[in-house]
Amino acid sequence: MPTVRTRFAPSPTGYMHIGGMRTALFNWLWARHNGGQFILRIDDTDQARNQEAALGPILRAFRWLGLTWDEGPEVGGPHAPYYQSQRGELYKAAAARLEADGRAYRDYATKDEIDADRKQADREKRPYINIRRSLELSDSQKAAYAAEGRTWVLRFLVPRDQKVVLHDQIRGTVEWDAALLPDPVILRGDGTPLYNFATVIDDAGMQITHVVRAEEHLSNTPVQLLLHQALGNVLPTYAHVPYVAAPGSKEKLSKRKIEQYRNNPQFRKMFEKGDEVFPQLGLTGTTALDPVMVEYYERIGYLPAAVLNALGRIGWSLDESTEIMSLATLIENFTLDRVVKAPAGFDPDKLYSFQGHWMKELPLDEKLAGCLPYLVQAKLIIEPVPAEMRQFVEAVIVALGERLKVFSDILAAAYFFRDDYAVDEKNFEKRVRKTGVPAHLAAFRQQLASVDPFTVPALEAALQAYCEEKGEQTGTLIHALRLSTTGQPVGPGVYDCLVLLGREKSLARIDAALARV
RNA sequence: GGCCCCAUCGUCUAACCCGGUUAGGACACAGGGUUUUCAUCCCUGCAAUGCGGGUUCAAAUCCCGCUGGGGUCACCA
Repeated sequence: MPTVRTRFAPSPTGYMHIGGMRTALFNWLWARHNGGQFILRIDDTDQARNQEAALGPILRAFRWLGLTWDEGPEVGGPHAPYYQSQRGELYKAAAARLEADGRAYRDYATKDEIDADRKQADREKRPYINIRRSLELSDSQKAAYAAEGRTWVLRFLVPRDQKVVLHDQIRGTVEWDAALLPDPVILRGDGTPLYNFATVIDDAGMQITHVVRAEEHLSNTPVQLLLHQALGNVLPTYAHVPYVAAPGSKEKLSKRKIEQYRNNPQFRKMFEKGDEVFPQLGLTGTTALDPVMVEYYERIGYLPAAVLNALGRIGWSLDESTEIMSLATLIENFTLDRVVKAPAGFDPDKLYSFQGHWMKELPLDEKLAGCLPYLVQAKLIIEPVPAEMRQFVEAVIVALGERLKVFSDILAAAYFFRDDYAVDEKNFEKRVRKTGVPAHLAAFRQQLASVDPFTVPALEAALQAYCEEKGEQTGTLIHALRLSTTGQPVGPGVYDCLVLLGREKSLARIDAALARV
């Protein structure tokens, strides 16, 4: 058995699609599971755009998730270059070989001609295939075309007398009638290759053993199989995984439909989180992040472990009950035969639940390291962060406990870092501006001034003693205290809040709250 | 429309290959308990084999048809 080699071949689009990431993960997992290699190859046969900028976010996503590539951009490898735009000679040579063998032909047909043929086929309700008029051309006609500078494309001559059979690792045996396949263009008028052709050359040249890709490529497969056959290549094993669908649907998750997704009930919360967080980070306008992009989750403060776990469970399962899986568990157990055939909807709720789990597992120092950049970027603290501030942030994180689901949740505790924090007016009305409450608050405030030490147990004892003496519910004061010192109806334990704020600031905030009653 | 793929709770899935389970788990949702907030945690509940034939003692499971959903039909990838 040769070493397993898989590849992921993104086109530099300027962002990494979450569905594409899942496909990449499956490739990566299969390679790692077998101790093989994972290759990153850039499909930029069509690009005239700024490649560096468009590729950056894609590599960033792989790095963020920790999916290393053995060969590809930046790391090179024995089959370099890994950019299709730099492999032109290889394609031209292969194309020339096909042409010499009579397996490809120069097609002089114009766009209009082909369009007309297509319409005609449509009218006659028969499938369109090329009429191949160029094959009939005499040498003098060809010479005449050449003289007038007429361009041609190179088409693969589909052998129409056979059936193409694919033994797909996931879908089983799929069969096509080659007689129904149009002759694909393999070289454009300018001599550059098309995806379908370049892929075949590269998969063979880079000795890819397993082509694991999304099922939308299934219909490209017969042509690729024929091309491999014509070139005398050893066939790779194919595995077409289902595409990732929009939440709650069977439709392919697509960036073009992003505006529709805002109204998707399962997606809505994810959009809202971004709307809430990104402005605070100064990430607006041109950055245009959305939940189809991997970067969206990174920026909100999701953990790679959570995203990986969620992606690994879309269309794949380990057994009848395992849900929580680390990357190591995924590597150990991943096999293609357990990939589900039906498309699966991306489930933001489930991702959030995985996130809760992995965040809970994260050591405190890593939580701190994850949260600090958010506070800095939101200008709640300044860099370099002094040691005392780091300690303070750490204490806030401890107080937040499992309320901190994603790193950006630290921003909800902004009131620990600034005095002009937002006040929830509705709850202030309900918990503070209420008969009898201001008086109790004022009275307890006096006790607060002398509670010593200013610690959670001491504060709790003081409050309980006060309430017992006055015959008041502790909840009354707890809520009033929380609203007046943090402005929020929810948050860490109120004694934790007071201690974190410190005596001085607590008293000042209570005074301010009393003043605005 | 042609070609191709797919079909179990609202969602992600297990069981299907090698027919016999009270059709299991998780998320979400609902209710209860703990925490005088919220989050966590614990318990309980809700909830599925698209339809029709066939094979068989027995079908989610095998076969056929239908219906439904989806993908793809470029000098895009």
